[in-house]
Amino acid sequence: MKLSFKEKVLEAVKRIPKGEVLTYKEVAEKAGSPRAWRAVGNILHKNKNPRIPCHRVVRSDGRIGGYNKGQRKKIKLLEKEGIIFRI
DNA sequence: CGTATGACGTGCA
DNA sequence: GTGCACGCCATAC
Repeated sequence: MKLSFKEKVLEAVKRIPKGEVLTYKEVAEKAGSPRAWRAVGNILHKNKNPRIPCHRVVRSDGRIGGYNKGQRKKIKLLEKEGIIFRI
């Protein structure tokens, strides 16, 4: 079963423990292509799987990044986990 | 198959 | 410290 880069990214995000966050670069590296963080954002944006805690993926700049359901929702979710980001 | 897109990252002014 | 522009990879159409 060959997991495409997209599948690997989703799997990596699913592996993120509660209260922990990874950067798009980290996820891309776990997916097997440390230079494909660009595609990671694309995949998550087109991600239709609500089981993926994509809200635990943030930018490397220290910003929160974006979210399908609204950046505001992502901030709230992370805040509930005890993680405060720089808006 | 080729083009355009994307929730980014880094560098420079 | 902030803002702008370029570059990068994979996916979707």
